[in-house]
Amino acid sequence: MSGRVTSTDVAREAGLSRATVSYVLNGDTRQTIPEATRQRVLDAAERLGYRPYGPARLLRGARSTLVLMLTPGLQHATDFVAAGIVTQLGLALREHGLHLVWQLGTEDERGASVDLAPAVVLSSAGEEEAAFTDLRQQFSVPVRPAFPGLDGFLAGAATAQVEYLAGRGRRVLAYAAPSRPELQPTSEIRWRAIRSTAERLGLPEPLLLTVPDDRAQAGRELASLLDADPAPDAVCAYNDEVAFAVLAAAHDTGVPVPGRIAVIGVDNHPLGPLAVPALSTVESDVTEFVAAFAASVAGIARGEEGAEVLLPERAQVVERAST
Amino acid sequence: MSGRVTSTDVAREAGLSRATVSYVLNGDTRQTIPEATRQRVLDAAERLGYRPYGPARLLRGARSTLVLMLTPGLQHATDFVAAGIVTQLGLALREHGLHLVWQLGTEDERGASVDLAPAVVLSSAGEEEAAFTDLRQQFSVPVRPAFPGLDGFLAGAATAQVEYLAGRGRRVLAYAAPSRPELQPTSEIRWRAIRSTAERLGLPEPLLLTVPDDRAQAGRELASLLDADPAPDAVCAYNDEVAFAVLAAAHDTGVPVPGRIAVIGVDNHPLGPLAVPALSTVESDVTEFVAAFAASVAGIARGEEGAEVLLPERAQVVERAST
DNA sequence: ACGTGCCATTGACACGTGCAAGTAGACCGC
DNA sequence: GCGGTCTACTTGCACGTGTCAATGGCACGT
Repeated sequence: MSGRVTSTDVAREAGLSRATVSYVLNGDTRQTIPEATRQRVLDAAERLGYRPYGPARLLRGARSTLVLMLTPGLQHATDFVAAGIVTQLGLALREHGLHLVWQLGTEDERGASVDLAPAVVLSSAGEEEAAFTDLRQQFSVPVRPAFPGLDGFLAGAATAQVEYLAGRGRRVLAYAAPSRPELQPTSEIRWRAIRSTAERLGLPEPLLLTVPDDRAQAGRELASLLDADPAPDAVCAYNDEVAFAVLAAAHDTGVPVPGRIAVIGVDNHPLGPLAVPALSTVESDVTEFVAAFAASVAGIARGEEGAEVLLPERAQVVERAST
Repeated sequence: MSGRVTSTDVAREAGLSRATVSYVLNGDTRQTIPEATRQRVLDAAERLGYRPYGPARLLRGARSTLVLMLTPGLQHATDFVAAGIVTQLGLALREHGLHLVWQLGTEDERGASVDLAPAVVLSSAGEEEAAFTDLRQQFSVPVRPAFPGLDGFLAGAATAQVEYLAGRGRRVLAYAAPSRPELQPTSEIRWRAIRSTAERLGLPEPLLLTVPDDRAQAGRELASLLDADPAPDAVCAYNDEVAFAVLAAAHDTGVPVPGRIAVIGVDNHPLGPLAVPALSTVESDVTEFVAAFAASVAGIARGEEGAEVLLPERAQVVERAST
């Protein structure tokens, strides 16, 4: 490379050795450096616009400040809850002097990680043990799940939905599942939590409604669901997007909400308050988790074991007009 | 570090020199290597699980494959259109052997970039010239705008809204602006485009409606807007989220859509089809842009100048029930 | 027998950094 | 006057990699 300013340049400019420059710039307390010399170095560095070259630093053995987050199958634009968590985590990690880097991961994570040399890798693929160990040996760097305790997190929201609806006197529940196949695994978790909570509370077996993408079709399916005996009086949706579809179907077919059925979603989507009627939902406070998780990751980056931190299972209901 | 497998280890394992190992692993065509030796190296590397150490490579002068995207003020969860573009760009760059890394940027971009040593930096702060040159000297790496031609892109959508509504016979337009202060600059661009297009088409001066967060309040403001003389018969919203707010306000106050006013948004939000009534919107096809931009960035990463590529100005209307 | 050309392989350097170990001079106590 | 301590530096190594230039062996033509 042509134009890189190195610490040798700074040393020459200041009329000192490279070691002295390094000591000053890194604030080494074990050395005694007179203020005059210190200023000479600082001035020279400033004048030349010196920036230490990361790769050389790492090569020398410095610990990387990078945390690499890999979320295969999760597009940035898609899951705004995950995106929110990642955003918050990035801020929290910065407090610990770490830098979160979110890579759009498909299969070829190797390439980036070679250049990145991160201190820690957080992978959402880590849930399945096979892919997990595969990653471990690919990186020779600590690999941890990106969303620890995700199953409990997902189930907790569904549990909160059912408990809330039961508390409001609803008895016959339906679960509105998404049709997209890639969501099937997480939907399955919600569905199980809804059934077991219903059973625990002594409610009849919940019904299942897979909501198609087509709006008119969704209306027909909702109508036929309401013909069941006993007819459902409440719908727990997989998330707020599915809940929007249910609300649209109800509106189109003239089903009063919450008069005939109550509808509740999950995630507290920003558009929820603007639905017709305004959508009740369920939300988990992740600020505590994010702070603890960031601290744990920082520990791992320093070579420690890192406490196990899990996403919250408890979820709060945000009550609006649809229930 | 203790456990790192280096090419020296591989060489020892294979009973060859490090140079030979390097030639084999990098597929250097200028060397003649007998198949037997080649296999010996490959086997040894495989057996030891060798992965080249990126920082050392970079130090030696290799070009980084990383493209760093900095979007201060843009949270991952917030702007799903930008997120979609970034997602697509990441995929496209991979075709060129580059890896896009999206950093949640606030002010402290330095830290990460030191560790990252990217080949190119794409910054959305680049629009203002001051911050731009500041970044340039911070990185000593090519810095380019993350969303080139953004102003034209934003204005184009607004122009398409007005042209479409005029074509459908609407004459008195209102612009629904967001209330969030950080959106004011971009909103201003849309607003200007709407007024100038209306003027060009011979429509009366459009009205301005700043949509408050509170739903009831929004209803009142819409009602009073409709009292104007001449009364508006169409609303161009800043984006689909604002359009949702307008639809909610119209529904709450009993204003028929599209009977009395037509409503059109921007962005083709995934929930748009589920609005009441389904939301018409405007969408720009960015696939062509993304492909060209990725190629340009790849050129810059190779040290070339890089062709100037701009976001599309043309936008297509997605017609639904609200117009 | 000997230069010539080819093949397979290797020794050595450079990249920029952090830091351990060394050194030259000044000052001090006896 | 001499060993010892302190200050203010510098010399030099190591990190892991890619690659130039050199080397030694072998076959071939004369």
